[in-house]
Amino acid sequence: MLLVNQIRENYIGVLEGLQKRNFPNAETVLKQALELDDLRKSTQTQRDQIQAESNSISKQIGMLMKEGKKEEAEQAKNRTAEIKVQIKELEEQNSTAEEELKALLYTIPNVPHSSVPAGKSAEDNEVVLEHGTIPELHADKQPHWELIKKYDIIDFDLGVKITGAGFPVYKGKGARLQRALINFFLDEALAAGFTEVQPPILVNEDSGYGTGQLPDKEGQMYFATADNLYLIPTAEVPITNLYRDVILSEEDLPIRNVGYTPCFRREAGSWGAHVRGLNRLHQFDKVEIVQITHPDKSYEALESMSAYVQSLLQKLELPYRVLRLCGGDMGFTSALTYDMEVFSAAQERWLEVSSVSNFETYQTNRLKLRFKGSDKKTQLAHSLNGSALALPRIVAAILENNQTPDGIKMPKVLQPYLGFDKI
RNA sequence: AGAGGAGUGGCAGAGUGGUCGAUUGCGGCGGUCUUGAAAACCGUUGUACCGCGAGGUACCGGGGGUUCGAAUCCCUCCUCCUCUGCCA
Repeated sequence: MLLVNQIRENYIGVLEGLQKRNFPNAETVLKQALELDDLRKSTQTQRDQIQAESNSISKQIGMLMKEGKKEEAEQAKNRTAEIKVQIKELEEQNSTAEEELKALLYTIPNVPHSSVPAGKSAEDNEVVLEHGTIPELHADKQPHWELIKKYDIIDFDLGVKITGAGFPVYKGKGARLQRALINFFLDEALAAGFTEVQPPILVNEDSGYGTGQLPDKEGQMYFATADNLYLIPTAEVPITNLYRDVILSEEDLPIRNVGYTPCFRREAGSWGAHVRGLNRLHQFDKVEIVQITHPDKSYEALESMSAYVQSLLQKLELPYRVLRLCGGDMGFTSALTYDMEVFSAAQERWLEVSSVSNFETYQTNRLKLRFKGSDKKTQLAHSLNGSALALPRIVAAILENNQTPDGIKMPKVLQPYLGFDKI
């Protein structure tokens, strides 16, 4: 969430940023936040003063009791009765103001970076670059949802039987392709200097709030009611929360982690014509990279993460493009997001396979993720993450783009992992 | 899952109702001494909020309560340890 001081000190900048996102009633909301903060401060000042008085009376009573002056002590007690009532009242006002402020701040999205284009929807995203050539396929080309049946490598019906729609079963070479991609992505990340972590895939409520899935996207996560745990929608949640309530030292930065996890998304109400087959699932696999950086270095880190993700796509020989998301299409918590899309030659459309974002202090403020610099001051770090990569659409693109009448060719880099070169 | 025990500052570990943000040791930082280092000695050593400042308030696993006053008493939740049970 935004810092109140950020709103106070850079009111115009924050306001303009929110307008770039088409955030409704930005001005009203920001003013309300400042008012609630003022109320929070003034009630705390009063409360603290009265509390100080109460504390000193209590000390006096202690002294009097020790000296055996019981009557005087009793008198002093009478005075505290009144104070107690006042403290309780002020305390309530203070905590109400604080809670309302927090609730309000939760509803305000991050302020976009200056380079983020204005815009309302995906159509206004800026194409930063395109890479690779779109393959010319034979006349009988098929979309991946036909190919997986033809070669019997991914079975949606079987998934329906044991779980439900959107939970495919990978079989034979399909399963091996999944495993090869996961290992390839992890090995590449290790070579690029990331540290591998294997986090839990169920998280508690605090973690959900820490990275911003709660309260914003509550309905999108599966929830284990008996234990109050959420199934993670992305490894970003557990990996970033590793550093919740942590004060790092400056030399620990940057922290660069990579993790593979399955991801679970309810995707309530988001099914439509373009989400057949692997395009949208309730459970899918993803390798995620997460960085915690010094505030001065986060955009540098973002560029390097973008370059890293592109290197994966290049090695997989997939044609891709990079988008800079516009204000209206960007995620709630992000300040700048690059989407990587691969071209799916049978569907003849671009598929998002990665999203690389800088959250600046939006997450770290919630997480209380700080670092202590050489000046011994603690300040919020910046957090970033990106998919590197999400499997299903990569699989879709590999299957579709590499199909031939004699089978589906596997990218060279995967062959050592696969143990075969063709499906 | 049941029974018992325990959770205190970076770590170890005192403190069982009042002057305790908390004895002490280790570690860290600064200094004295030294050519330098070690040792010794001296000093210092958390976080957040409020306040222009002096300073104040809060925090002893989390939350709630009793009391003029809680690290200390009560309730509740969480976590860890031991034993029993179950189990990959």
